[in-house]
Amino acid sequence: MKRTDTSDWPCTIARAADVLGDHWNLLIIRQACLGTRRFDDFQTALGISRNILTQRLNRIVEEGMLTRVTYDESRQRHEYRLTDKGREVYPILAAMAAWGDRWLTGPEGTPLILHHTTCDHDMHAEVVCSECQEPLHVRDIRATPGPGYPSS
Amino acid sequence: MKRTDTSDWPCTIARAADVLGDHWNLLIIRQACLGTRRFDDFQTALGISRNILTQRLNRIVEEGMLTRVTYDESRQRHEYRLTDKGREVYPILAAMAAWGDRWLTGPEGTPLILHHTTCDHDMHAEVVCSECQEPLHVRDIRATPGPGYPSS
DNA sequence: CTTTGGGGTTCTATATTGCAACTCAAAGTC
DNA sequence: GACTTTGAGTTGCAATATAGAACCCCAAAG
Repeated sequence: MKRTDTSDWPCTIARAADVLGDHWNLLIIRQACLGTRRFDDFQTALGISRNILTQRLNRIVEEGMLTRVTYDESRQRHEYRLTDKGREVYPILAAMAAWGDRWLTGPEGTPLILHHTTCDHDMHAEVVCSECQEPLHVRDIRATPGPGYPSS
Repeated sequence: MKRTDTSDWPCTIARAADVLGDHWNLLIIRQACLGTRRFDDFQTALGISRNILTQRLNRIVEEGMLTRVTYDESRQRHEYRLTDKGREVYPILAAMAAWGDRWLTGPEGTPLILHHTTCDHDMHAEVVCSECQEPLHVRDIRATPGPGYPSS
């Protein structure tokens, strides 16, 4: 059966999950953030099969997170570049990496160290409140219907 | 074909994506964050079919993000409660919600407003550097192999 | 003694994956 | 000029996953 489409639910998490709730999509965007741009490079880096990669790239391009840029007119070669929308997925990935480091790594430690060039420190991502800058916890949040909540 | 298992890749994003890169898992955890605890409540809130819900709950319990707590000995009734590991997924969801609000909502605006009770403001999540507290951008990050990177 | 609620399992028909092998065109190589 | 590479996909299956219903078990309530 077709996987349920949650892209129009009155919940931004559900909508985001519709695109990002697919491990290949996440990994393709991660890879793009690391600088990968070509079909074959994605394929070898991720070990994904080519037909699935084609599907996913098309979906991600459709969603406007990557753009196809032709770099060789005559042979119709193109590369995939992150758009702003795609680039802004990075914080989510960074938050996932921080969570993964905390809960999914053994005693051997992180496989990847992230270095923030602007402040020149090794770091991890932290998710904070936009207003008071304090780290977020579930119990401090109340969700209420906003303007975009369906009236029906 | 079986979906590729990325839980042992030398990349925390891939590992996290293995569990979180599934829209049902994400939505179940979101729902748990909103206070849902029982099978039927998850089922009606999400409209997920019961067999899939069973599978997913088992997986999430196995992963240690929810625990099964018996609340009625005699009838073997139990509820699903978030563990710390599960609770800490919330920041990721909040980051996804912030991204979704920015890129996936039309002119009607957010369906859900988040209110931070500790500072009493409506807010959205922001992902910042743990060291300098500045918002994160892909281009400011360098990733280098850490202690847990396989030597081979 | 039938109903209701909670929490699942089983059955079945589609969909989605993944792998491998094939295509097609230009470019390099002998 | 024939042969191999490279890039970027398609196509054809077989193995799984998904969704939706229908079904099951058990205890308490009416």
